[in-house]
Amino acid sequence: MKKKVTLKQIAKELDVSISTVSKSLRNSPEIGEETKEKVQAFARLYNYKPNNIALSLKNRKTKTIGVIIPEIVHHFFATVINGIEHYANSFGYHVMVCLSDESFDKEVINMEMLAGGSIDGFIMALSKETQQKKDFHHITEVISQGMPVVMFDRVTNDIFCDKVIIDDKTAAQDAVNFLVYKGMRKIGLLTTIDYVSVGKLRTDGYLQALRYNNMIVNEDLILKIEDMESCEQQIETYLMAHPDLDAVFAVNELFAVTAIKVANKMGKKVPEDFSVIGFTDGIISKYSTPSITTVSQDGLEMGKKAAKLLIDRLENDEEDEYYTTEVIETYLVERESTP
Amino acid sequence: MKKKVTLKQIAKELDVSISTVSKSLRNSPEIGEETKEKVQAFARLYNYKPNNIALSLKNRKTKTIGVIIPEIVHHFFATVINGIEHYANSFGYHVMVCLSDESFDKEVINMEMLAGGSIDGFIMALSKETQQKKDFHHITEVISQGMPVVMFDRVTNDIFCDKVIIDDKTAAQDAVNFLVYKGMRKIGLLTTIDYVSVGKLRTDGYLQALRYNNMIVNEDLILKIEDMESCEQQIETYLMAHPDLDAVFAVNELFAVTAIKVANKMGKKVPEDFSVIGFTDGIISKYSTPSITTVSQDGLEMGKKAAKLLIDRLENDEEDEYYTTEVIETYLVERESTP
DNA sequence: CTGAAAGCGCTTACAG
DNA sequence: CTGAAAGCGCTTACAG
Repeated sequence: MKKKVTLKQIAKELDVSISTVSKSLRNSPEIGEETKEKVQAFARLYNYKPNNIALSLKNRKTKTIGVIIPEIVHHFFATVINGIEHYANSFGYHVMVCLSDESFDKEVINMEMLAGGSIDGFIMALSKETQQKKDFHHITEVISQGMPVVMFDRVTNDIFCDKVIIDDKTAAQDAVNFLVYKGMRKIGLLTTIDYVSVGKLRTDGYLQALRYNNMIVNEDLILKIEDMESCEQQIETYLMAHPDLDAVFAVNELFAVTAIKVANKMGKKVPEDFSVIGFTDGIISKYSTPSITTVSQDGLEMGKKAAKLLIDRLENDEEDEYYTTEVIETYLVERESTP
Repeated sequence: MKKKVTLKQIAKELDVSISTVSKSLRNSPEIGEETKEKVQAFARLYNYKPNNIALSLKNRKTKTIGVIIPEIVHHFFATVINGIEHYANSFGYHVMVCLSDESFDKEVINMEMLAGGSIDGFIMALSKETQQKKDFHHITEVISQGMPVVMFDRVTNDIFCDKVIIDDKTAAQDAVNFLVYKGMRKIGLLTTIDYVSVGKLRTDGYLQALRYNNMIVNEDLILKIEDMESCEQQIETYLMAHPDLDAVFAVNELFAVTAIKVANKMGKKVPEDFSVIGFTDGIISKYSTPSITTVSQDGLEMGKKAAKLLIDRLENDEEDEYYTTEVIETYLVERESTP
């Protein structure tokens, strides 16, 4: 086992000072050609690589980004990380991933751990619990220490920082308008509990679209699903109670695919008897039979934009007090679950 | 903006030495009660947190694990990361994620970057290209520097290190045996190119099962799909060419769901006319209609085991030359795509 | 052209 | 009981 070689060892071996070795390897004009070549050859031979940790300590920057998300076994979040990783990597940054599991406490602990010098800045999506508690002290804390934070998807107005979002409300509105345009009159909504910011916004979009089209809003047609486990059960009860529904708009893939499954079970054919539109263009929508018409939500782009905002801020020392909110375009991906 | 406070600042403020502050905060018996309390109170007030980077440099360990995988927008790999992250976190370790995008060069670059002191050890699955080239110098290099590596899923016999795998061959065999048991006589195989280790093993299992059941092996019934993009096209041509096929065994979810889609298009009913078994119990198999019978592959468990092997090795200084290969149990999840 | 010194933020063996 | 010193691995302003 040949341990990693350090400047000190090279210096000793070559009988020069550490400074000389360091400068030679950075090709400083201060050092004589001959010495430089000798040192460089030796370093190459021993495969010298500077120690990142020492550099981080010296430069007071780690060139790594901390990412905190609610879960990773989730197509959208995985896609966002993919975008972050690729952008970050091309700028020499690394990515540290922490999962909050939708828990406030885990989110706080993870932030504090990472904020202890391990990273230069954060990219994050809030956990459900955090959105519910509306307690953002951990984020304010980190920002006040001068560490930039970029929020995406699940954001809050209570924090001033860069953000990357989609226009959830308009996207939902467009989806519902599309159903209306296709002749649907009775349109239901499968959504989450209100404290999930995006769920709330998508619900607002649904309501707005109905009003815009002069359709009656019937609160009974809005199903708020809290527990993912019993989602099929709840959707079944709901569809039974509203047999004359023409279509549903679901705020995520899971609700959409489950709605189709339940409809099938009840003998309704999709899209002939019943239409479904989902949200987030993931793997389920694509491979489901019938495949699902859905609102695209470009996670890759969101990840890249978030990484760009963060890195731009990190590389510009001037403290810019103006924060940006990037809105990523969405569009409807028409597939088989709508006529 | 209140910058993070350091020992030095506290020392100055309180007019004691840095050593005294450090010892007080670590509650050393060396220091007088009064001083300790004073320092601790002050530290609490200013929310002092030790700098991770400085600690890493001092202790020569970063308490972070480097994970290198081919892609992250992939249910199985995301699940493995999930397992790693949770186990690692409970032992105070962080996780750095790098993507190789199935590219040899990216895998090498990422390893070298991370090996430069950023992490204590690696958990990795080989990229396709690396498996094809059979060039593992970057891994040998890192191991010879004393940095432990744990490989999972896509491993190689050419490297001595801890490994976490499933018994791909036996699992495939079991799946095919199940089809035979259900009365299928003509069973096809949808697999990948041979250099992908797991694809090869699953192919071997398929062949073994046929032989075991005294069934004729027809090479024409084995479709090796290289390009994911044209996968539907290829499967269609294949199924057209073999209209009398009773079933196919697919080595991944994507091939399985696509086979069902194509079969449907050709007017075959699944599972009445045609059965499908997939590999990897992911989201597609679960939500597809019909849902897909599949070989489970417990990514969460694999991730946890891999993290355990790595952390055990990191925490035990004694250089253990005995490497473990953990084989995770698989089983068949029966669903709707088989009778 | 080369090297000693200071410093990034911390810990710890040792001296007083 | 407290503190100066050395050291983790590096860089760089400064002296010679």
